[in-house]
Formats: sequence, structure tokens, C-alpha cells
Amino acid sequence: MAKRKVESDTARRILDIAERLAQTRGFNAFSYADIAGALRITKASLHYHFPTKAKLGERLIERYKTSFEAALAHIDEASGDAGAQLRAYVAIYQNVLDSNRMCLCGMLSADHDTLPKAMKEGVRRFFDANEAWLVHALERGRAHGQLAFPGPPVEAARLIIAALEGAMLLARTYGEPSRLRSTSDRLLADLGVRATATLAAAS
Amino acid sequence: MAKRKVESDTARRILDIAERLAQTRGFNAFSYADIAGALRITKASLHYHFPTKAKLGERLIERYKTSFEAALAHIDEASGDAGAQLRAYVAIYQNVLDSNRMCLCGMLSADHDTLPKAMKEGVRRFFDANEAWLVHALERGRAHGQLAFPGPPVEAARLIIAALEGAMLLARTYGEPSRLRSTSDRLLADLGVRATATLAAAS
DNA sequence: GTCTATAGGTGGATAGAC
DNA sequence: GTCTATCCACCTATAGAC
Repeated sequence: MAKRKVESDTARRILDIAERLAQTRGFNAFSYADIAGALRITKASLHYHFPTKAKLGERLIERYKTSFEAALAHIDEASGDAGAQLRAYVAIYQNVLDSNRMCLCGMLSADHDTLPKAMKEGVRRFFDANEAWLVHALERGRAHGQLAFPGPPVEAARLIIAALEGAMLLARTYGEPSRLRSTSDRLLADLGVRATATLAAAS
Repeated sequence: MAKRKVESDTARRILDIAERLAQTRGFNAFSYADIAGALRITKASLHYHFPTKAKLGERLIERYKTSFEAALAHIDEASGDAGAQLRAYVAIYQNVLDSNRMCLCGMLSADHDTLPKAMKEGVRRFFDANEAWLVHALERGRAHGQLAFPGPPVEAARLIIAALEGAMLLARTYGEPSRLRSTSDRLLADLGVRATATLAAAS
């Protein structure tokens, strides 16, 4: 049992708002005033819950990673073959984009040079977790003959992450969320995964 | 003959510094003070050359696109088969990353929600130009039997751009520029292009 | 073209009352 | 836990002298 972070309701609400702002505008382009305004409390009160913006940022990443890992665990339980698992994986990204957000850690990786060290490390851990999960899924899929791709699984995993993060940026730039879908379909096809069959994403 | 933008030497120097700052920190994370400090002139002087930061940003994108298109034209003249052209294309990205920069328009696409309209449109035009060039190269390569890939060329082109932009973000996050190379090699392999053979990038 | 000076606003953060 | 009040640094931008 990993230690559970006990967080007040207000702290959670602060994180919810900050998360959305960071996912849409980036970490440097929102302020305590933005959060305070949305939450109808003062800036000073925010500092009681998160003494500095850097600490808020660290917590933001930690929580995002935890929730992402929960989604991955859900895929491991629910889905059958490796193809279905990968389709479920890209569906996570699609759902984020469809809610008018970008990947938090994709945005933060663009802000990389301006972030405090602890936040940079958190972002890396997020991508490490993604890569590890993908490598495992790819290895299993290939061993079971469900996937066919050349080269080391870790390279395929990194290509998948890079393509999805880049495709999200481009999809928003063009105001066409469907661009993420067509790019991820094209990507999965290279791995021997059949195109998404209007798969309903449960939960 | 397209109209040539006549620009003073100072204006060029301003753009050079602003470009590097935007490529490393993002558009919202540098200021006129940063440029003024690097150039040893005052903030007020900058406003003589570029009245607003938004106008500076527009010019930044326009110039970046022009120089990128010049690089693409150079590829068209110099290289032989489609595989060599695509390797030269990804080499542009690798050179940007190796000079400790990110793609300007990749960074600006992360800043998308905070940019003035004219800058958003400029970013889109940059990616339009990339896509058009890639589509042409892919079509020709496939017609000549030099490339083998499934689906419409435009989808392959978009996957290439997305993967390269995403791979740059990840490479910087990990402090490993080599990650861009391995991802782009993996990407080109899917198109039937042999891996980069320590190709010297001329000019 | 470049400067000084300054306006008018916003940034994160703190002290101390309640 | 939330508030008022305040600090000081920084932001983009302008006026007007040189």
C-alpha cells in the first residue's frame, strides 16, 4: 500500500483548476490570480495550501502521473489482446484532447527550460512510466503474435509517445481533434494493429 | 520575385536573439528586457524596431518559415532519391536540436492558447508548408518505388511532423539529443527508408 | 535610432488580523 | 483557513529629449 496523500477539498479544487490551466496555457502562462478568481478565494489563501507555485507544480505532476497510471492499470485488467490495449492507450490521449486539454507533461516539456528541477524530474518520471507500460504491452503483443513491428520495443514505445504528443499539438493548432485520431490510427497500423472500430471507451 | 523584407541590422539582431529565446523558453517566457540585455540597448529602443511583442512574434514566424523553406528548396536541388530527401528533412530537425534549440513553431504550438490570432495563423502556415513538401516527396518516392508505405501520403506526412516535434520535446526532457535520431530512424524505417548512414549534412 | 523616465498593470510571495 | 494589505520585482508600452 503506497502512502496516500491526504488532501483537503480546497487543495483538490485548486489542483483541478491549475491542472486545466497548465494543460491549456502552460505553466508560465497562468497565475495564482487566475486560480483565485475561478475559485472565488484570494491569492493569499492559495499560498496556505501551496506555499509556492513550484510546489503546486510538483504536486500537479505527481497527481497527473498517478491518475494516468490508474488508467493504465485499468487497461491491464480490462482489455484482451495487445492491439486492444494499444487502442485503449491512444484513447486516453484522445479523451484528453476532446476535453479541450493537452497532455500536462507534454505542455510542461515545452516549458522545460523554465521549470524548477523537481518539476523536470517529475515530467521525466511520467514519461518513464508511459514508456515502461508500452514496452511491456509491445513485448507481450509481439510474443503472442498479435503485433508485428521491427526493432526493439523501447524504440517503438518512444515513437508512439512522441507521435501522440506531437499530434496533440498539431491537432490543437488546426482546431481539429480528429487529426489525433488519424495520426494514431496510422501509427498503430505500422505495429500491425487494425484501425479503431468506433471503440467505446468504458468508464 | 517575392518582395524582399528590408530589415535593419539591429532588427535582424533582435530577431536572432528573440528567436533563440522563443525556441528555448517559449514565447511567454522571455521579455523585451531579455533581448535588451543581450543586445546592450534599452527596452525602449526595441519598440522602435518592433512596436509590440505580437508584431515581433509575427515577424519571427515569417522569417523562420522562409528560412525553413530555403532549406527544403536546397534539398530539392541537391538530393537524389526520396529516401535521401527524407533523411535530409529529419536532419534539419536534428541540427536545430543539436544547437540546443527546439522547433520555433513546435514551441509556439504549445503556447497556442495564449497567442494573438496572427501568430496562430503563422504557425499553421509553417506546418502547412512542411506538410506540402513532405506530401510531394512521399508521392514521388512511392511512384518511383523508392518508398513503401500504406495509406494516403498526407497521413504519413502528418505522422512524420508529429513524431519529429514530439521526439524533440522528449529528447530535451531527457537531455539526450540522440533520442531524436533513434526515433526518426525508426520512423523512416516504416517508410522503407534505410537507416541514416552517418550522413554528413552539407552546408 | 537610441536614450531616460515613467506609466499602469501583473507576477509570486509575506505579515498579521480574524 | 481565509482575509486585507502590502512588497518588490517584472511586464509591455509610451512620451519626449537627444
